[in-house]
Amino acid sequence: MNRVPDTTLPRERAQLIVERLQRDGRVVAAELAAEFRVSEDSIRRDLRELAAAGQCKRVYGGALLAANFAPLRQRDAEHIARKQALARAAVTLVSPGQILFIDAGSTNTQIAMALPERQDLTVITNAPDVANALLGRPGFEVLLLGGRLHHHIGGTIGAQAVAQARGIRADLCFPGICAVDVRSGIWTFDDEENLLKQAMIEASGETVAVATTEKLQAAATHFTAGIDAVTHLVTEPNALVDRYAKVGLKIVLG
Amino acid sequence: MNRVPDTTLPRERAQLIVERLQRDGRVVAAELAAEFRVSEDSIRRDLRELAAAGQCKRVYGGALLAANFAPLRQRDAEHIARKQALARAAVTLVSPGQILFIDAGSTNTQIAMALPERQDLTVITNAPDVANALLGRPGFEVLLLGGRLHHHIGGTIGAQAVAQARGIRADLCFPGICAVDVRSGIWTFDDEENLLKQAMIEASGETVAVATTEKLQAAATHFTAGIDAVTHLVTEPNALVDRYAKVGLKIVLG
DNA sequence: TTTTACTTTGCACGTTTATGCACGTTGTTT
DNA sequence: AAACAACGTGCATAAACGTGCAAAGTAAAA
Repeated sequence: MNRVPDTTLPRERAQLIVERLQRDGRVVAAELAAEFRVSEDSIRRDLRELAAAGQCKRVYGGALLAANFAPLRQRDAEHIARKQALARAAVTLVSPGQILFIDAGSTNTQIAMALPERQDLTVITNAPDVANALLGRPGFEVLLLGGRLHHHIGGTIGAQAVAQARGIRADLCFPGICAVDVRSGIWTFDDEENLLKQAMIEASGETVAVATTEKLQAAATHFTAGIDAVTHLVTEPNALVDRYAKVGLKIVLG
Repeated sequence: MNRVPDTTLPRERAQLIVERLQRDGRVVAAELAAEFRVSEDSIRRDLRELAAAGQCKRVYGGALLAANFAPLRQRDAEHIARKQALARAAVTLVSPGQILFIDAGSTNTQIAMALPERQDLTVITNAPDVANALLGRPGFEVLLLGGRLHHHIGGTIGAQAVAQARGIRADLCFPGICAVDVRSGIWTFDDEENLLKQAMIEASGETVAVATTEKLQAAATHFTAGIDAVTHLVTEPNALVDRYAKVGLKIVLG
């Protein structure tokens, strides 16, 4: 659990609440009161202000992250924790000064949040969510891929974005993973999304597949890249990873 | 904890406060007063000066690290109610089916939030915040302008974004307003930001200036557009708008 | 050295902000 | 319906704040 200064300034407290909100997607008034050592009344006042500012949505017992600020679909709190664990593992593959492609997707948004500050990283992304996660944090250069924003995907796709991506050389690529198979590789659902992922992967030295267990045996409609194009697999401890290790992938468990 | 000399020069003290600020992200007035052995009044004076110089943000009880490192997020929380009122007034100018340029800025994010759903609107923006405000809401087509993301502005700027904007025709433009003057028109602080605003305005049929009262008599460094390029002015009821009406602007009060 | 102009400081006073508590209301659970 | 937790509001208190002012300190001019 994060340390809290013994004397917390009122406005500082509000700021910390926002951070927790962005991290967990939810806050409980009673917990915050205990943590900051103030009455629940004060916490409620803070939440009221934040809600008025559109930063959160008040609910009975606490508050939830506002839909406008919420990364894609943060519905399931349990999945969030799993994705955060994967993200923490994934960012260990990143070295200072590197150039990264980060595709749209809720897992990748968590990766962006988990990236270390002040390491001179350059992030190229098609997702406003990822951009927002890095906005204002020190030590990041962010490049946004332009184009039509696809609602379901949560990022831009299309010729514009693909052309822009082709003009870049990156060290690492984190494509959003719909499905992975040991033999056939990475698959995607949407055609245009697929083209952008392919461009990203081709423009990168190494490709990291970050996938929860259920993505590992899943299937999708469009072929994105062969398994030989993937250099690392980041997944959960309970996954069957031996077969992936055998075909040359470096395994990282979150 | 760092030792402090028994006699500290005033300017030296300010410097040390900045260092603590950069290290901890926050300072408490009472702590500083004890440490430097001066009254809290003096500390407050220091903090006032530092805040005026943009080095920190004053809060009740002390100060927090300047908006340089946490730019848009904090500005978002300021004057929210006023900006929301302006936004509600601004969106009355929008008709179904229109194509809109929405520039980066905390007021414009509120405008995006206030836009009516299911009206087949197309929004072109350089701000991830604006994109996020519209993501997932029905009846919006969103186009993101690609390029390097500028932290302080909260949106992309540069040749990439300008070129993309030039290839579009829009009905309405909401440029982020730094300063407006009755005779000389719209002014902006950053050079590259300015170029993008100009491209947006030129690519639009009508231009709407949305500005709080204090922006109306303010000044900035770069000339963006003459007052004749502005078709509407959305501002607050207590503003002196007669002179703007006289030069042909349609006035909307929030 | 003395004089003068300027800066820095602490204090008094009135104002604003933050907080906790009491009390009545609303929402949730059983 | 009853029981309970969370909520909003009004209120009193204390801390922090801004301002004006006079004293103390400092630096350059006389």
